[in-house]
Amino acid sequence: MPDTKKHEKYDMILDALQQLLTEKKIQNISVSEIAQKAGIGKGSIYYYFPSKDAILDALIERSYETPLHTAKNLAAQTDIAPFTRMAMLFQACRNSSTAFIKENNNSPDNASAQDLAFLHHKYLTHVISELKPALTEIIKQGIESGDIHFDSPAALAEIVLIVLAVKLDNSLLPSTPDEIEETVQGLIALLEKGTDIEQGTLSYLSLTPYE
Amino acid sequence: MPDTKKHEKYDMILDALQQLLTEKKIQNISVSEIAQKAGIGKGSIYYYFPSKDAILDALIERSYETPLHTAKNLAAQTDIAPFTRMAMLFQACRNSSTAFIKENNNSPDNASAQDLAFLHHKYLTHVISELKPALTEIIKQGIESGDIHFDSPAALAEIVLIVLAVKLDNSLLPSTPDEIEETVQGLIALLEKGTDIEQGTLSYLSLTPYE
DNA sequence: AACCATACTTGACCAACGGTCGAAAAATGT
DNA sequence: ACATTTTTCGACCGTTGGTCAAGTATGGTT
Repeated sequence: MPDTKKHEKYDMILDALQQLLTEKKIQNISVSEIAQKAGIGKGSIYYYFPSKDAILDALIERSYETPLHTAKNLAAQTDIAPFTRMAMLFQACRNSSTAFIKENNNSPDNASAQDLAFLHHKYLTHVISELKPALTEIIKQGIESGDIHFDSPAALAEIVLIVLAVKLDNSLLPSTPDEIEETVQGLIALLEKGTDIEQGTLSYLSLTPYE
Repeated sequence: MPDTKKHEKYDMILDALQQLLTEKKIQNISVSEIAQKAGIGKGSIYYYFPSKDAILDALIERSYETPLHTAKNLAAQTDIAPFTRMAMLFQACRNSSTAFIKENNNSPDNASAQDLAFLHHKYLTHVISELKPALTEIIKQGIESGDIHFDSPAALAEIVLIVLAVKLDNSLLPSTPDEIEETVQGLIALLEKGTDIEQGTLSYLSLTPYE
Protein backbone atom coordinates (compact mmCIF):
# COMPACT_ATOMS: atom_id res chain seq x y z
CA MET A 1 0.00 0.00 0.00
CA PRO A 2 1.97 2.95 -1.23
CA ASP A 3 -0.54 5.43 0.09
CA THR A 4 -0.15 4.85 3.80
CA LYS A 5 3.55 4.31 3.45
CA LYS A 6 3.94 7.59 1.68
CA HIS A 7 2.05 9.23 4.48
CA GLU A 8 4.37 7.60 6.97
CA LYS A 9 7.48 9.25 5.62
CA TYR A 10 5.53 12.40 4.94
CA ASP A 11 4.63 12.61 8.59
CA MET A 12 8.11 11.72 9.71
CA ILE A 13 9.41 14.76 7.90
CA LEU A 14 6.80 16.95 9.52
CA ASP A 15 7.66 15.46 12.89
CA ALA A 16 11.31 16.24 12.33
CA LEU A 17 10.57 19.85 11.45
CA GLN A 18 8.19 20.22 14.35
CA GLN A 19 10.81 18.97 16.75
CA LEU A 20 13.49 21.20 15.31
CA LEU A 21 11.22 24.20 15.59
CA THR A 22 11.22 23.80 19.35
CA GLU A 23 14.97 24.37 19.33
CA LYS A 24 15.65 26.76 16.51
CA LYS A 25 14.11 29.29 14.23
CA ILE A 26 13.08 28.21 10.79
CA GLN A 27 15.51 30.42 9.01
CA ASN A 28 18.26 28.58 10.81
CA ILE A 29 16.93 25.15 10.01
CA SER A 30 18.30 23.73 6.82
CA VAL A 31 16.68 21.08 4.68
CA SER A 32 19.63 18.82 5.33
CA GLU A 33 19.01 19.18 9.01
CA ILE A 34 15.38 18.18 8.65
CA ALA A 35 16.45 15.18 6.62
CA GLN A 36 19.01 14.20 9.23
CA LYS A 37 16.48 14.47 12.03
CA ALA A 38 14.00 12.44 10.03
CA GLY A 39 16.68 9.85 9.37
CA ILE A 40 16.52 10.08 5.60
CA GLY A 41 18.59 11.59 2.85
CA LYS A 42 18.21 15.17 1.84
CA GLY A 43 17.14 14.22 -1.64
CA SER A 44 14.21 12.25 -0.30
CA ILE A 45 12.75 15.39 1.21
CA TYR A 46 12.18 16.67 -2.26
CA TYR A 47 10.47 13.47 -3.23
CA TYR A 48 7.69 14.30 -0.80
CA PHE A 49 7.73 18.08 -0.82
CA PRO A 50 8.33 20.53 -3.64
CA SER A 51 10.09 23.07 -1.44
CA LYS A 52 11.15 23.89 2.08
CA ASP A 53 8.26 26.29 2.40
CA ALA A 54 5.85 23.55 1.48
CA ILE A 55 7.00 21.51 4.47
CA LEU A 56 6.15 24.36 6.77
CA ASP A 57 2.80 24.83 5.11
CA ALA A 58 2.01 21.18 5.54
CA LEU A 59 3.06 21.24 9.17
CA ILE A 60 0.83 24.15 9.95
CA GLU A 61 -2.03 22.53 8.15
CA ARG A 62 -1.52 19.30 10.01
CA SER A 63 -1.27 21.06 13.35
CA TYR A 64 -4.64 22.66 12.98
CA GLU A 65 -6.38 19.79 11.32
CA THR A 66 -7.92 18.42 14.47
CA PRO A 67 -8.87 21.63 16.27
CA LEU A 68 -10.28 23.08 13.08
CA HIS A 69 -12.27 19.95 12.48
CA THR A 70 -13.79 20.05 15.92
CA ALA A 71 -14.36 23.76 15.55
CA LYS A 72 -16.35 23.19 12.41
CA ASN A 73 -18.37 20.50 14.12
CA LEU A 74 -19.22 22.89 16.90
CA ALA A 75 -21.20 24.99 14.48
CA ALA A 76 -23.67 22.13 14.20
CA GLN A 77 -24.17 21.70 17.96
CA THR A 78 -27.23 23.90 18.13
CA ASP A 79 -28.11 22.73 21.61
CA ILE A 80 -25.23 24.62 23.19
CA ALA A 81 -25.41 28.37 23.70
CA PRO A 82 -23.73 30.20 20.81
CA PHE A 83 -21.15 31.98 22.84
CA THR A 84 -20.30 28.93 24.81
CA ARG A 85 -19.53 27.22 21.52
CA MET A 86 -17.56 30.24 20.52
CA ALA A 87 -15.46 29.94 23.64
CA MET A 88 -14.99 26.23 23.11
CA LEU A 89 -13.87 26.90 19.59
CA PHE A 90 -11.11 29.12 20.78
CA GLN A 91 -10.05 26.93 23.60
CA ALA A 92 -9.69 24.11 21.11
CA CYS A 93 -7.33 26.25 19.13
CA ARG A 94 -5.27 27.57 21.97
CA ASN A 95 -3.90 24.16 22.77
CA SER A 96 -1.97 23.92 19.57
CA SER A 97 -1.47 27.63 19.05
CA THR A 98 2.11 27.96 20.10
CA ALA A 99 3.04 24.32 19.88
CA PHE A 100 5.82 24.89 17.45
CA ILE A 101 6.27 28.61 17.78
CA LYS A 102 8.79 29.14 20.47
CA GLU A 103 8.57 32.76 21.43
CA ASN A 104 10.99 32.55 24.27
CA ASN A 105 13.91 31.20 22.43
CA ASN A 106 16.63 30.36 24.87
CA SER A 107 19.33 29.74 22.31
CA PRO A 108 21.76 32.63 21.85
CA ASP A 109 20.55 32.99 18.33
CA ASN A 110 21.40 36.38 17.01
CA ALA A 111 18.55 36.38 14.54
CA SER A 112 15.84 38.94 15.21
CA ALA A 113 12.37 37.99 16.29
CA GLN A 114 11.17 39.05 12.87
CA ASP A 115 12.57 35.87 11.49
CA LEU A 116 9.46 34.09 12.56
CA ALA A 117 7.24 36.63 10.89
CA PHE A 118 6.07 34.54 8.00
CA LEU A 119 5.36 31.60 10.24
CA HIS A 120 3.07 33.73 12.35
CA HIS A 121 1.58 35.20 9.24
CA LYS A 122 0.71 31.79 7.93
CA TYR A 123 -0.69 30.76 11.26
CA LEU A 124 -2.94 33.79 11.47
CA THR A 125 -4.13 33.47 7.93
CA HIS A 126 -4.87 29.83 8.39
CA VAL A 127 -6.73 30.09 11.67
CA ILE A 128 -8.78 33.14 10.83
CA SER A 129 -9.85 32.08 7.38
CA GLU A 130 -10.63 28.53 8.43
CA LEU A 131 -12.55 29.47 11.53
CA LYS A 132 -14.53 32.31 10.07
CA PRO A 133 -17.26 30.19 8.45
CA ALA A 134 -17.77 28.19 11.63
CA LEU A 135 -17.97 31.23 13.85
CA THR A 136 -20.21 33.02 11.41
CA GLU A 137 -22.58 30.10 11.52
CA ILE A 138 -22.57 30.07 15.31
CA ILE A 139 -23.30 33.77 15.48
CA LYS A 140 -26.04 33.43 12.89
CA GLN A 141 -27.75 30.88 15.06
CA GLY A 142 -27.29 33.13 18.06
CA ILE A 143 -29.02 35.92 16.20
CA GLU A 144 -31.88 33.66 15.18
CA SER A 145 -32.33 32.43 18.72
CA GLY A 146 -32.34 35.99 19.97
CA ASP A 147 -29.23 35.65 22.09
CA ILE A 148 -27.25 38.04 19.95
CA HIS A 149 -28.36 41.22 18.30
CA PHE A 150 -26.26 42.24 15.37
CA ASP A 151 -26.78 42.92 11.71
CA SER A 152 -23.77 41.33 10.11
CA PRO A 153 -22.73 37.97 11.53
CA ALA A 154 -19.85 37.60 9.11
CA ALA A 155 -18.37 40.94 10.06
CA LEU A 156 -18.76 40.21 13.74
CA ALA A 157 -17.12 36.84 13.34
CA GLU A 158 -14.23 38.39 11.51
CA ILE A 159 -13.74 41.12 14.07
CA VAL A 160 -13.71 38.70 16.94
CA LEU A 161 -11.42 36.29 15.16
CA ILE A 162 -8.96 38.93 14.10
CA VAL A 163 -8.62 40.44 17.53
CA LEU A 164 -8.44 37.16 19.39
CA ALA A 165 -6.15 35.44 16.93
CA VAL A 166 -3.76 38.35 16.78
CA LYS A 167 -3.62 38.71 20.52
CA LEU A 168 -3.39 34.99 21.01
CA ASP A 169 -0.54 34.74 18.58
CA ASN A 170 1.21 37.49 20.46
CA SER A 171 3.70 38.17 17.72
CA LEU A 172 2.30 41.34 16.20
CA LEU A 173 2.11 43.06 19.54
CA PRO A 174 4.21 41.18 22.04
CA SER A 175 2.37 41.57 25.31
CA THR A 176 2.42 40.33 28.83
CA PRO A 177 -0.36 37.96 29.89
CA ASP A 178 -1.91 40.86 31.76
CA GLU A 179 -2.03 43.03 28.69
CA ILE A 180 -3.58 40.23 26.69
CA GLU A 181 -6.14 39.79 29.41
CA GLU A 182 -6.95 43.48 29.32
CA THR A 183 -7.58 43.47 25.60
CA VAL A 184 -9.68 40.32 25.79
CA GLN A 185 -11.72 41.77 28.63
CA GLY A 186 -12.17 44.89 26.56
CA LEU A 187 -13.39 42.85 23.64
CA ILE A 188 -15.80 40.99 25.86
CA ALA A 189 -17.18 44.22 27.23
CA LEU A 190 -17.51 45.67 23.78
CA LEU A 191 -19.26 42.58 22.49
CA GLU A 192 -21.66 42.24 25.37
CA LYS A 193 -22.73 45.83 25.18
CA GLY A 194 -22.58 46.09 21.40
CA THR A 195 -24.67 43.03 20.68
CA ASP A 196 -27.04 43.05 23.65
CA ILE A 197 -25.72 39.82 25.01
CA GLU A 198 -26.58 38.95 28.56
CA GLN A 199 -23.70 40.12 30.69
CA GLY A 200 -21.31 37.42 31.79
CA THR A 201 -22.17 35.11 28.91
CA LEU A 202 -18.84 35.81 27.32
CA SER A 203 -16.70 35.26 30.35
CA TYR A 204 -15.89 31.88 28.87
CA LEU A 205 -13.84 33.72 26.31
CA SER A 206 -11.47 34.86 28.98
CA LEU A 207 -8.25 33.04 28.41
CA THR A 208 -7.41 30.88 31.32
CA PRO A 209 -3.87 31.39 32.60
CA TYR A 210 -1.35 28.81 31.63
CA GLU A 211 2.22 27.87 32.38
CA MET B 1 29.73 66.96 7.73
CA PRO B 2 29.71 63.24 8.08
CA ASP B 3 26.22 63.14 9.49
CA THR B 4 24.30 64.39 6.48
CA LYS B 5 26.61 62.60 4.14
CA LYS B 6 26.05 59.36 5.94
CA HIS B 7 22.35 59.92 5.70
CA GLU B 8 22.69 60.56 2.00
CA LYS B 9 24.09 57.14 1.23
CA TYR B 10 21.82 55.60 3.78
CA ASP B 11 18.82 56.98 1.97
CA MET B 12 20.21 56.07 -1.42
CA ILE B 13 20.27 52.45 -0.35
CA LEU B 14 16.71 52.66 0.88
CA ASP B 15 15.69 54.31 -2.38
CA ALA B 16 17.29 51.49 -4.32
CA LEU B 17 15.46 48.85 -2.33
CA GLN B 18 12.19 50.70 -2.59
CA GLN B 19 12.51 50.92 -6.32
CA LEU B 20 13.42 47.27 -6.65
CA LEU B 21 10.44 46.30 -4.55
CA THR B 22 8.13 47.68 -7.20
CA GLU B 23 9.53 45.16 -9.64
CA LYS B 24 10.38 42.10 -7.62
CA LYS B 25 9.73 40.32 -4.40
CA ILE B 26 12.21 40.74 -1.60
CA GLN B 27 13.26 37.14 -1.56
CA ASN B 28 14.42 37.58 -5.12
CA ILE B 29 16.32 40.76 -4.50
CA SER B 30 19.94 40.19 -3.61
CA VAL B 31 22.13 42.53 -1.67
CA SER B 32 24.40 42.87 -4.68
CA GLU B 33 21.42 43.98 -6.68
CA ILE B 34 20.56 46.67 -4.17
CA ALA B 35 24.16 47.84 -4.22
CA GLN B 36 24.18 47.94 -8.00
CA LYS B 37 20.96 49.95 -8.11
CA ALA B 38 22.33 52.32 -5.50
CA GLY B 39 25.53 52.67 -7.51
CA ILE B 40 27.82 51.50 -4.77
CA GLY B 41 29.80 48.39 -3.96
CA LYS B 42 28.21 45.51 -2.16
CA GLY B 43 30.57 45.84 0.74
CA SER B 44 29.43 49.40 1.40
CA ILE B 45 25.93 48.16 2.09
CA TYR B 46 27.24 46.47 5.17
CA TYR B 47 28.93 49.64 6.27
CA TYR B 48 25.53 51.24 6.69
CA PHE B 49 23.40 48.24 7.56
CA PRO B 50 24.15 45.19 9.67
CA SER B 51 22.04 42.87 7.54
CA LYS B 52 19.70 42.65 4.61
CA ASP B 53 16.75 42.48 6.94
CA ALA B 54 17.83 45.70 8.58
CA ILE B 55 17.53 47.51 5.26
CA LEU B 56 13.94 46.44 4.98
CA ASP B 57 13.27 47.44 8.54
CA ALA B 58 14.72 50.85 7.91
CA LEU B 59 12.72 51.29 4.74
CA ILE B 60 9.49 50.47 6.49
CA GLU B 61 10.36 52.79 9.30
CA ARG B 62 11.16 55.57 6.89
CA SER B 63 7.97 55.02 4.94
CA TYR B 64 5.80 55.49 7.98
CA GLU B 65 7.80 58.25 9.57
CA THR B 66 5.66 61.06 8.26
CA PRO B 67 2.18 59.59 8.63
CA LEU B 68 3.03 58.32 12.08
CA HIS B 69 4.36 61.69 13.05
CA THR B 70 1.20 63.44 11.99
CA ALA B 71 -0.84 60.74 13.67
CA LYS B 72 0.89 61.38 16.93
CA ASN B 73 0.31 65.09 16.60
CA LEU B 74 -3.37 64.45 16.11
CA ALA B 75 -3.59 63.20 19.66
CA ALA B 76 -2.85 66.73 20.84
CA GLN B 77 -5.54 68.42 18.76
CA THR B 78 -8.12 68.41 21.51
CA ASP B 79 -10.41 70.78 19.66
CA ILE B 80 -11.40 68.16 17.12
CA ALA B 81 -13.89 65.44 18.02
CA PRO B 82 -12.09 62.27 19.13
CA PHE B 83 -13.47 60.01 16.50
CA THR B 84 -12.87 62.47 13.77
CA ARG B 85 -9.24 62.50 14.75
CA MET B 86 -9.32 58.75 14.81
CA ALA B 87 -10.57 58.72 11.27
CA MET B 88 -7.96 61.23 10.18
CA LEU B 89 -5.30 59.13 11.78
CA PHE B 90 -6.24 56.20 9.66
CA GLN B 91 -6.64 58.12 6.49
CA ALA B 92 -3.14 59.47 6.98
CA CYS B 93 -1.87 55.93 7.10
CA ARG B 94 -3.80 54.55 4.21
CA ASN B 95 -1.93 56.72 1.74
CA SER B 96 1.34 55.00 2.28
CA SER B 97 -0.03 51.64 3.28
CA THR B 98 0.73 49.71 0.16
CA ALA B 99 3.29 52.04 -1.31
CA PHE B 100 5.94 49.40 -1.72
CA ILE B 101 3.84 46.33 -1.30
CA LYS B 102 2.90 45.32 -4.76
CA GLU B 103 0.06 42.91 -4.37
CA ASN B 104 -0.63 42.57 -8.04
CA ASN B 105 2.76 41.48 -9.12
CA ASN B 106 2.84 41.25 -12.87
CA SER B 107 6.18 39.53 -13.14
CA PRO B 108 5.95 35.80 -13.87
CA ASP B 109 7.65 35.13 -10.59
CA ASN B 110 6.94 31.65 -9.41
CA ALA B 111 7.30 32.56 -5.77
CA SER B 112 4.14 32.21 -3.71
CA ALA B 113 2.30 35.15 -2.25
CA GLN B 114 3.53 34.04 1.13
CA ASP B 115 6.91 35.43 0.24
CA LEU B 116 5.65 38.82 1.22
CA ALA B 117 4.40 37.58 4.54
CA PHE B 118 7.14 38.99 6.69
CA LEU B 119 6.89 42.34 4.99
CA HIS B 120 3.23 42.52 5.87
CA HIS B 121 3.99 41.29 9.32
CA LYS B 122 6.48 44.06 9.86
CA TYR B 123 4.06 46.59 8.48
CA LEU B 124 1.30 45.49 10.83
CA THR B 125 3.56 45.37 13.84
CA HIS B 126 4.92 48.78 13.08
CA VAL B 127 1.64 50.52 12.45
CA ILE B 128 -0.27 49.00 15.33
CA SER B 129 2.38 49.45 17.96
CA GLU B 130 3.23 52.97 16.88
CA LEU B 131 -0.35 54.15 16.61
CA LYS B 132 -1.64 52.58 19.77
CA PRO B 133 -0.42 55.28 22.18
CA ALA B 134 -1.86 58.04 20.00
CA LEU B 135 -5.22 56.37 19.62
CA THR B 136 -5.33 55.50 23.29
CA GLU B 137 -4.80 59.14 24.10
CA ILE B 138 -7.54 60.21 21.73
CA ILE B 139 -9.98 57.74 23.23
CA LYS B 140 -9.03 58.79 26.73
CA GLN B 141 -9.93 62.36 25.89
CA GLY B 142 -13.16 61.15 24.34
CA ILE B 143 -14.03 59.40 27.56
CA GLU B 144 -13.22 62.45 29.63
CA SER B 145 -15.32 64.67 27.41
CA GLY B 146 -18.18 62.23 27.67
CA ASP B 147 -18.26 61.37 23.97
CA ILE B 148 -17.20 57.80 24.57
CA HIS B 149 -18.18 55.43 27.31
CA PHE B 150 -15.74 52.66 27.90
CA ASP B 151 -13.65 51.38 30.74
CA SER B 152 -10.38 50.53 29.08
CA PRO B 153 -9.15 53.02 26.47
CA ALA B 154 -5.99 51.05 25.76
CA ALA B 155 -7.91 47.87 25.06
CA LEU B 156 -10.37 49.69 22.84
CA ALA B 157 -7.56 51.33 20.93
CA GLU B 158 -5.88 48.03 20.39
CA ILE B 159 -9.04 46.32 19.24
CA VAL B 160 -9.80 49.02 16.73
CA LEU B 161 -6.25 49.17 15.48
CA ILE B 162 -5.91 45.45 15.10
CA VAL B 163 -9.10 45.05 13.14
CA LEU B 164 -8.59 48.05 10.92
CA ALA B 165 -4.91 47.48 10.28
CA VAL B 166 -5.40 43.83 9.45
CA LYS B 167 -8.28 44.53 7.12
CA LEU B 168 -6.49 47.48 5.60
CA ASP B 169 -3.41 45.47 4.95
CA ASN B 170 -5.56 42.87 3.28
CA SER B 171 -2.89 40.20 3.34
CA LEU B 172 -4.08 38.04 6.20
CA LEU B 173 -7.54 37.73 4.77
CA PRO B 174 -7.49 38.78 1.15
CA SER B 175 -10.84 40.39 0.59
CA THR B 176 -12.73 42.34 -1.99
CA PRO B 177 -13.35 46.01 -1.26
CA ASP B 178 -16.95 45.10 -0.48
CA GLU B 179 -15.92 42.59 2.13
CA ILE B 180 -13.59 45.08 3.73
CA GLU B 181 -16.39 47.58 3.78
CA GLU B 182 -18.67 45.09 5.46
CA THR B 183 -16.21 44.38 8.23
CA VAL B 184 -15.50 48.05 8.76
CA GLN B 185 -19.21 48.83 8.91
CA GLY B 186 -19.59 46.02 11.41
CA LEU B 187 -16.83 47.46 13.53
CA ILE B 188 -18.44 50.89 13.40
CA ALA B 189 -21.77 49.47 14.46
CA LEU B 190 -20.17 47.54 17.26
CA LEU B 191 -18.26 50.56 18.46
CA GLU B 192 -21.17 52.97 18.33
CA LYS B 193 -23.42 50.65 20.25
CA GLY B 194 -20.74 49.30 22.56
CA THR B 195 -19.40 52.66 23.65
CA ASP B 196 -22.54 54.78 23.57
CA ILE B 197 -21.25 56.98 20.83
CA GLU B 198 -23.72 59.12 19.00
CA GLN B 199 -24.75 57.22 15.91
CA GLY B 200 -23.09 58.38 12.73
CA THR B 201 -20.08 59.84 14.47
CA LEU B 202 -17.93 57.03 13.23
CA SER B 203 -18.95 57.13 9.63
CA TYR B 204 -15.69 58.95 8.98
CA LEU B 205 -13.98 55.68 9.62
CA SER B 206 -15.57 54.23 6.56
CA LEU B 207 -12.82 53.79 4.05
CA THR B 208 -13.47 55.83 0.98
CA PRO B 209 -13.28 53.82 -2.21
CA TYR B 210 -10.18 54.16 -4.25
CA GLU B 211 -8.80 53.10 -7.59
C1' DA C 1 53.73 70.34 2.04
C1' DA C 2 54.19 66.33 4.50
C1' DC C 3 52.04 63.53 7.68
C1' DC C 4 48.72 60.82 9.78
C1' DA C 5 44.51 59.06 11.72
C1' DT C 6 39.99 58.41 10.73
C1' DA C 7 36.05 57.59 7.63
C1' DC C 8 34.67 55.28 3.93
C1' DT C 9 34.73 51.97 -0.24
C1' DT C 10 35.44 47.84 -2.52
C1' DG C 11 35.18 43.24 -4.89
C1' DA C 12 37.25 38.83 -4.19
C1' DC C 13 36.23 35.45 -1.06
C1' DC C 14 33.70 32.17 2.17
C1' DA C 15 30.53 29.03 4.19
C1' DA C 16 26.05 27.63 3.73
C1' DC C 17 21.81 27.26 1.59
C1' DG C 18 17.81 25.41 -1.34
C1' DG C 19 17.24 22.66 -4.89
C1' DT C 20 18.66 19.19 -8.96
C1' DC C 21 20.02 14.91 -10.84
C1' DG C 22 21.46 10.46 -12.37
C1' DA C 23 22.18 6.43 -10.61
C1' DA C 24 21.54 2.88 -7.20
C1' DA C 25 18.46 0.22 -4.42
C1' DA C 26 13.84 -1.45 -2.81
C1' DA C 27 9.59 -2.84 -3.88
C1' DT C 28 6.21 -4.65 -6.84
C1' DG C 29 4.17 -7.13 -10.64
C1' DT C 30 4.18 -11.23 -13.78
C1' DA D 1 13.71 -15.13 -12.86
C1' DC D 2 13.16 -10.88 -14.90
C1' DA D 3 11.25 -6.26 -15.82
C1' DT D 4 9.19 -2.08 -14.31
C1' DT D 5 8.09 1.21 -11.24
C1' DT D 6 8.78 3.59 -6.84
C1' DT D 7 11.81 5.26 -3.58
C1' DT D 8 16.38 6.76 -1.82
C1' DC D 9 20.39 9.10 -1.92
C1' DG D 10 24.50 12.35 -1.57
C1' DA D 11 27.56 14.63 -4.67
C1' DC D 12 26.87 18.57 -7.13
C1' DC D 13 25.32 23.40 -8.76
C1' DG D 14 24.22 28.25 -8.77
C1' DT D 15 23.38 31.80 -5.72
C1' DT D 16 23.08 33.99 -1.54
C1' DG D 17 24.15 36.90 2.79
C1' DG D 18 27.89 38.31 4.96
C1' DT D 19 33.28 39.07 5.90
C1' DC D 20 37.61 41.10 5.25
C1' DA D 21 42.09 42.90 4.17
C1' DA D 22 43.51 46.21 1.34
C1' DG D 23 42.76 50.38 -0.70
C1' DT D 24 41.25 55.43 -1.31
C1' DA D 25 39.45 59.78 0.08
C1' DT D 26 39.10 63.23 3.74
C1' DG D 27 40.54 66.59 6.84
C1' DG D 28 42.95 68.11 10.77
C1' DT D 29 47.89 69.11 12.81
C1' DT D 30 52.50 70.49 12.50
